[in-house]
Amino acid sequence: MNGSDWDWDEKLREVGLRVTRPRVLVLNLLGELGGHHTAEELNATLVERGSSLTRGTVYNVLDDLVNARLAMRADRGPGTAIYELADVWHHHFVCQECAVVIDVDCVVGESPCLHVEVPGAAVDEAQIIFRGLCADCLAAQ
Amino acid sequence: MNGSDWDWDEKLREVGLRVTRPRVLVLNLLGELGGHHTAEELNATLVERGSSLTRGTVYNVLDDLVNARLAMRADRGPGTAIYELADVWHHHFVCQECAVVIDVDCVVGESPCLHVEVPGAAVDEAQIIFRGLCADCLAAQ
DNA sequence: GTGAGTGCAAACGATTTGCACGGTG
DNA sequence: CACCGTGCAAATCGTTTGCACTCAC
Repeated sequence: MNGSDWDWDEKLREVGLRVTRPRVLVLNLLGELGGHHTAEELNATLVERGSSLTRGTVYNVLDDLVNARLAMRADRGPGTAIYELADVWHHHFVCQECAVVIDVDCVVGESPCLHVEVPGAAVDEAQIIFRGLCADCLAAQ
Repeated sequence: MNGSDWDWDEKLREVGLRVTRPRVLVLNLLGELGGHHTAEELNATLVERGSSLTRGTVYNVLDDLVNARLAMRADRGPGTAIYELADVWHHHFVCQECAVVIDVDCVVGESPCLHVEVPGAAVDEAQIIFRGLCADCLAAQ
């Protein structure tokens, strides 16, 4: 899949967001890179490529995208959220030793993939973080 | 359950940590309050009660306890980790509107309560965060 | 034209760190 | 008595915010 050619313009309009350069840049980058990335990584990559955006804008854009459900945010510890496109949603395994993040397919395949009863509340998402030791760290023990 | 009277001294030694005042204070407080709390809340409560500790120490202690598996940390968003005793571990429902956190019993009841295959890795914990709207925010819509 | 979104820089707040002192084992 | 852990304060770092300007609609 070549994420760069995706029709983000239409998707943005669909959710009521204006089509702007930073938003399309971030979406294209997420699609191109695949997987999960920190705001800082995305910003750095875009700046490297000569796109002039600022950290603040990247955070704004990511926030908008998450609110619009075009992207998802996962928190993997203090101060390091990772973002990815909503259409490649899955869960994460985080190594307790080296903090590497490995994608894990949704256990059930539905969204939310787990069903719970929270009296009176509407549950519409389940985010799962698995922790343990990755293969490398296990070998290094 | 009266958490204040728990035998934390022994538990601490069991996991190879020295028995110190801040550690026992934090453990007792977690046991007494029950549920989940931020490092800041714990620190504030302890200071209010006249125990002289500092923010830094509370963070250190919580880190040690989490590493020793006496406590668990859950990340519910940028910059606000919550902590609770390991023996009352469960999952969390976070309201997307008001950010209230509601405890959710483990869906399956084992630890890890979900089993996944991560090639070569050892998965030993599954942390689940459910998101949606809590009863109050749902009613306020 | 109008308001949403950007760019920039400064503010913020949670968490971490360095170092000297004190208590535990 | 050796070291781990504390206390204190300052540094760090991800993230948020205020404001003037620009562009999408």
